Amino acid sequence: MQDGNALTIRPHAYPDEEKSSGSREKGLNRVLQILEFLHVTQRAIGIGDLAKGVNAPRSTTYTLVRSLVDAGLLEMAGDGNRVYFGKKLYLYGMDYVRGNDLLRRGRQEVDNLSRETGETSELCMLQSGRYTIVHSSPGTRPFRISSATGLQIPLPWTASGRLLLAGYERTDIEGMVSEDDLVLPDGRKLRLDDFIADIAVAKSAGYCVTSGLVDAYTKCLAAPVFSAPGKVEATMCLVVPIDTSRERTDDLIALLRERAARLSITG
Amino acid sequence: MQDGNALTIRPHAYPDEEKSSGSREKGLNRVLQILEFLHVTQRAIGIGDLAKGVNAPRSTTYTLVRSLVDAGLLEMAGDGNRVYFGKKLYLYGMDYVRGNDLLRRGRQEVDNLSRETGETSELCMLQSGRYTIVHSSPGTRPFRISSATGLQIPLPWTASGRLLLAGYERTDIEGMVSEDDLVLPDGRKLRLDDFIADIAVAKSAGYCVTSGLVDAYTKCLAAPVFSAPGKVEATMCLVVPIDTSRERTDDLIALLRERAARLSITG
DNA sequence: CTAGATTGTCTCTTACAACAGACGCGTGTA
DNA sequence: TACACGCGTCTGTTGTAAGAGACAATCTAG
Repeated sequence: MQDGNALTIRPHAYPDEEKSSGSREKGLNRVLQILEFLHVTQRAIGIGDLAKGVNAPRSTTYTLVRSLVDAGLLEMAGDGNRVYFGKKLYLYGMDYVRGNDLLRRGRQEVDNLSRETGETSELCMLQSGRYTIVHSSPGTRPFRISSATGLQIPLPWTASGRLLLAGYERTDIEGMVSEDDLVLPDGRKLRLDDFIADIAVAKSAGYCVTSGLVDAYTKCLAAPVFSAPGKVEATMCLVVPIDTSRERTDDLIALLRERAARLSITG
Repeated sequence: MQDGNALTIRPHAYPDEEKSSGSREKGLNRVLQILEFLHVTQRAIGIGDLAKGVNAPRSTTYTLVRSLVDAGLLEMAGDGNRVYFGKKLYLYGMDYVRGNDLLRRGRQEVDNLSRETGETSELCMLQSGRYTIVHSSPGTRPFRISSATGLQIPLPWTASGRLLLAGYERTDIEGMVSEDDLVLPDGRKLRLDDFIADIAVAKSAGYCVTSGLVDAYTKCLAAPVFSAPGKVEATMCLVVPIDTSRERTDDLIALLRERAARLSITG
């Protein structure tokens, strides 16, 4: 575990909740933490470590993991005493895709877009108040920008974040954005008011571009996907080198907006 | 709900367990039943109906659903008071795919195969003792054979089932196959001994063909995917019209076996 | 309008699940 | 050999979550 000691789960990441691991935790919550922990570790893990990771008693963890393995939500990994996600979760995930037109078509469009442009393309959504990359397609550049699907990134770091929050009130936004979220990876601190202003601009422009926010070498182009007039359900975005020419950037934005509009439910 | 009244969940489908809905059920089990119920219904459902469906108290169901929705495993469906699978399950499912070479490559191969042959192609696995279609690709025939991903079908009804059980002892097989499973859709009853004999034949042949088992119009060609020498981890199969010529069938089997072998880990 | 069904919330009780901790086992290492 | 460590299982105890049921609000029908 080279990177793995700071991986403590904050159960819901909402500002109000406290507990995290008060003495006697409900089994279901423990399970939710286990799943989330596996999601961030992205690899099979021993049950003992898992117990440590979610800060749960060993005995409890064994019991829960057994249940989950029996149910097929988790599977014992090849070498024997490690667990990871199981087939059942895959099947449920496919059910979700099947029942969700937007996601199904969005994945398609993202794949098309990255194939046509050669750039990394992503479909992003709000996931319980956090920005989430729901699907991404790598593009053909030699140095592909790594951004794992399901990764959760602070909203203010992204162009998509500015679009996704378009419909929300200031108070809602304050609830979703912590102080930490306003600190960019390079250490710069964003002012909340500036961020909210960005959101308004992005909303009226119908797209958003950010340069060098997440890292110094890329800029991020995003366009909104609407589920109803005014309601931003998702965004499509392109991650391009920061020195992409003005002209090409404009072309890409136009293309992106067209595709995002095609995805939108113009009810 | 045209088809939906016999949808009572048998929690694990193992022959030994009894309970199902003894007085005070553990919350986690209820959750597992809820997920499974949603999986078989394949649509959003009201919480009241959900409680009925899994035979759980209404109050409990409300509490659990709330937890699951907060966690993102479930989502309230568009119209307001229905629930279905949520984004989190999709993300976990993608994690599973990412961590599972066989599945990732298998999906690819299946898609290729159905594109090349025009026939419906599937990747199948054992899922806690039951036959499961893990991925399927429709093919180009006018009347596509419907077979939802994640569908669980009795092992004896399928060619894949005969291959998947290749490594198992008679007692194991008896544990996985109920009396009901031996009754084919058309009413014919298979003898367990015949089924076990089929398995042995399939094992030594390295492929399996069944005609008119699930329905009268198709035959099913299957080839094993090995995770270790002798250990069948999955099968690839093709569902073709029952009147497919002997010659073409042989060609398809050869192709299928080649692709399945390519998937196998020849450790 | 009333009668019945359904939905979402709340309260109180008690059966039981989460937990602490002990146990035996295999493994490494000093 | 002895010691330390991690694994997996199995107890007994007790805090608490599952459940029964009451409640108001909202539909639907007749």
